[in-house]
Amino acid sequence: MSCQHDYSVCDPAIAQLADLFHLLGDPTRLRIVLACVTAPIAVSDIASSLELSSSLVSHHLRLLRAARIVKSERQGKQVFYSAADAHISGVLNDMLEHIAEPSNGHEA
Amino acid sequence: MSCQHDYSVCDPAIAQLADLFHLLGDPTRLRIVLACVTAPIAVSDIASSLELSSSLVSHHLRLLRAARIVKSERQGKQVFYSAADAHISGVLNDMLEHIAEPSNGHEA
DNA sequence: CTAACATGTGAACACCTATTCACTTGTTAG
DNA sequence: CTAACAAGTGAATAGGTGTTCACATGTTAG
Repeated sequence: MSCQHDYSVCDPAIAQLADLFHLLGDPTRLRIVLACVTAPIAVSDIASSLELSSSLVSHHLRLLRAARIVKSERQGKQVFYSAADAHISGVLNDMLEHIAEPSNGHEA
Repeated sequence: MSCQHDYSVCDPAIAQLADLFHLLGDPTRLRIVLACVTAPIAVSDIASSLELSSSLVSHHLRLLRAARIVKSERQGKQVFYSAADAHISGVLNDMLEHIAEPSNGHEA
């Protein structure tokens, strides 16, 4: 049940939507998401792979997990993070296509 | 040619990707985009519809147009803005689905 | 030309946030 | 138990940014 019609999203939904985009809007955080979207990966592996401090990665991961963009799973000392669901990778792909096609004329 | 594999996007692409998400990450700007995505709409109509100042709408519209999220078309005194391409609405839809489904287990 | 309207723009301010540092919590091994 | 490693957290700071205000630009009508 949407509020009125397709894109007339109600205010709380807009706030939530904006929050999700906002989280993906930081380059460092986006890199972390991209590192998680392929396969589950530990915090320390993200940090070393992206050349970031573990502290910084944890801070971002907390926000991403709170917004349910990523999910966590403990295995011994390490905690593995992965993309929460398929919508995330879908959004990422659509945006990459948008970048790839500067000015196309095959809409409709 | 991507840099390595699917989600190992090269750095300039990440910056561009993050920039797009960042623009959608502000609630006011997101509302403006949503107002444009349905049909072309004039700046003053966006402003009155969303109860914002024309100045503020113009500021946001400039950023959105620079990132090619929206495109502009002049008609007399007014300038009509609309979504740049189908990828934008696609991203919006995917994110809305992500919000709609809190915790689904039907992936793969 | 001038007047009125629509849009664009620059500067300033208040607010937010990404990052770092120091530290704590939790887990495994001995 | 302690030691070592992985992850999480709180505070503080530097930089970024959304908003407003005043003004400039552009367009149409007379």
